Amino acid sequence: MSKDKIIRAAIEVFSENGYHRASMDEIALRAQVAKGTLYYNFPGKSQLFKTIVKEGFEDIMHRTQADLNAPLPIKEQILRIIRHHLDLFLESRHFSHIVFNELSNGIEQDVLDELKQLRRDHLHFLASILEAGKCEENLLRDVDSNLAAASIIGTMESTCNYYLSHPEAYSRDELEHFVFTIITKGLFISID
Amino acid sequence: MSKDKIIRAAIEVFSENGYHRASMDEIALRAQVAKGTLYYNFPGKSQLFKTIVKEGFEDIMHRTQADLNAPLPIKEQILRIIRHHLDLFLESRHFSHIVFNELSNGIEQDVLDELKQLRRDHLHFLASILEAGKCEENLLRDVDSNLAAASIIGTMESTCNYYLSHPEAYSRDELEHFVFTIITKGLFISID
DNA sequence: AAATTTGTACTGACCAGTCAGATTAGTTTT
DNA sequence: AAAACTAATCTGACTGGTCAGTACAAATTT
Repeated sequence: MSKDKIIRAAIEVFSENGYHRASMDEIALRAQVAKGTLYYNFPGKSQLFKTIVKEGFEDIMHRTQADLNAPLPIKEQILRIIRHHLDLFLESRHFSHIVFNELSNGIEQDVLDELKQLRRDHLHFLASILEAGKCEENLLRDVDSNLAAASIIGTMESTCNYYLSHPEAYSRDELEHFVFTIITKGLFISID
Repeated sequence: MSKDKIIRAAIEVFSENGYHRASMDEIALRAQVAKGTLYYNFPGKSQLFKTIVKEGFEDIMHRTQADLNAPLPIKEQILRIIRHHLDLFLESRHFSHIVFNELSNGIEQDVLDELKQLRRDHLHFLASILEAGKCEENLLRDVDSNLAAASIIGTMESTCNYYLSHPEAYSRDELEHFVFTIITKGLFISID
């Protein structure tokens, strides 16, 4: 079965080039498979892309979920969410940029809608963890959990980009610590 | 001079389509100008794109700077930074997505480098405001200002996207208030 | 008269998607 | 066990379309 080879190659090529610049020829070449095989296994470029994004989201959600099964204080839960997501962002920067950001124009509307839904699902996954924590402990500020989740994702993405273009400036642990601090405690010193 | 017409049209077309899907023919059409005029005024597509991104950054930086000239408490400064940037993100979502995110592959390396530099400059602009605030008031946590600036940008982008796809859920003021709260105070209730 | 703009037509490159035929693997017949 | 058959899988040359960039003679603007 060539499907796996194709997916592996497609992840590479989409990650390196983004959706539009990734060509089916390049993916076929990289997968050591004829172009026709791509179209035998997937109806088209955008469906192939969707498959990959879907797997990306499922992977990060499963990895995170698996680590949160035991009952943990919300503080520790947030730390682990950050840790797992930083893993993804740092290990495969381009891939995760695509997964989280690239809802590229020029994809058929129905596939685009599915991609948007996947993003929403992931956001709600994080939001529901926060929401649960809000009920069980009196530690979380009463803000909208979806916005809070969006803000966590945005912070991670943006700081990872900076981190990756200044590799000498910080360690991975410092980055993790920074993200945790800024997300949980904010910029201001607590003594108001 | 057709330059202005071209730039206005190019902003529209790039914003609607992103870099790759924006075509020079479409830009010419929209600017009511012959294609040749595009190439008379700009050496090529990527230089035109660069010009626009540059103006976008300059615009937001000038608008923000102008509003911070009077000496203001850092709290107010951060609020205004957020306000101006939300203006940009909300008024021209796609344009700002391009300006802040699209460092598209498939642009000549030298132009790409210039774009990256523009992003860095903008980040340092925000970071230096935070840095100055850190010295003058004892209100800001001692974290790296560049990471802090990156985190502000990331939070704004991510929450704006969510906001824009759920237009009924919040008002613009609520969004602004949320971003300010999350950035300055974080998720946790201050009483540790 | 110099700079700018127009319009049209053209080139060369790239690329998503197609398709008729080749190959492989699995099954049935002899 | 070999031969014949079948369906799934794979191949790669080819098609049609798009688009950046060019050419240039004529018109318009400054």
